[in-house]
Amino acid sequence: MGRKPKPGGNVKIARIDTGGPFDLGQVLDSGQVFHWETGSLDGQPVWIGCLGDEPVWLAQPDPVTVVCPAGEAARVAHYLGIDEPIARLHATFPADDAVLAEAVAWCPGLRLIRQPVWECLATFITSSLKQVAHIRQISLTLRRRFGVPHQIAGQTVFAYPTPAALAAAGEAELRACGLGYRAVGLWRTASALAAGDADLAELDALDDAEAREWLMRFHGVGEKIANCVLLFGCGRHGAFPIDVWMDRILRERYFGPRKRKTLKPRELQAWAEAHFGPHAGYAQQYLFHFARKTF
DNA sequence: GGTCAGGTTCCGA
DNA sequence: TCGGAACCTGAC
Repeated sequence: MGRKPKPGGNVKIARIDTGGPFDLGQVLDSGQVFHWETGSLDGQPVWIGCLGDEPVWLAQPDPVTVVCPAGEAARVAHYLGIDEPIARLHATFPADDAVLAEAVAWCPGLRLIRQPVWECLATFITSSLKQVAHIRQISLTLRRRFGVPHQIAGQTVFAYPTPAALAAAGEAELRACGLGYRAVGLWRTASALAAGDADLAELDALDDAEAREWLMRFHGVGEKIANCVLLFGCGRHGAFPIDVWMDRILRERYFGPRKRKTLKPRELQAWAEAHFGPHAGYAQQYLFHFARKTF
């Protein structure tokens, strides 16, 4: 399948021109996905994980190149948002916003990942009131116990478990993976999808507000998690998740001492969506990453 | 050992 | 409609 080993046993690779600043390590560690692991291939450091159900390795040999297994370039570029018209997105940001400009300049190689909707929904259900390290641990545990194993670069990686697999596991089994009270939401959501009571494809026909409401029917999915799914899983750039980090940086950097104390969450949400524009979610990612790494 | 973490739900006013 | 408590668990 076009993956002929070269003399010496080297794997055939594809090179992707990122067309501008790109930072693979930051993209994979910016709180969007939680399962990529480091490894090595032919002595070179690589990231190893799954794009949906397919195992891949990724590496960045220089600032404007990403390499991956031959034949995977298109899928990888799509997943990593490399094919996004990034300059055009930036052009929609508010021109006089020095805070956002600072955040973009701090990490210009950041991108929004396009991840599978189910994987995104399930992962963020397990993220509530958890630190990133723990979300990661839960995600890997679920994959190892209920996901399909794949071999890549001499390591075993696991696809995210299907709704049917998690439904069959039962709530008690999920709880045993360290999920705590989040097990209820994950299990009920997986069960509903596995039974056909709901279908994530229904999201396609809905506008942003309707899609948000649709997602919030699931137990354990509130406004913040619904917005994460819309942004990271559905590519809806208008969605603007406000978590504690975003709440912190928005209040501190955009409002005076009095206003920042009295502003209600709903008002902050509405202000952010209007202020940052049609690609507010993209702006959110720069600000979030900036806040998390520098506060 | 206490506190806190990328939220949501439930309950009472 | 709104504020506050409760919720599992692991890391510092």
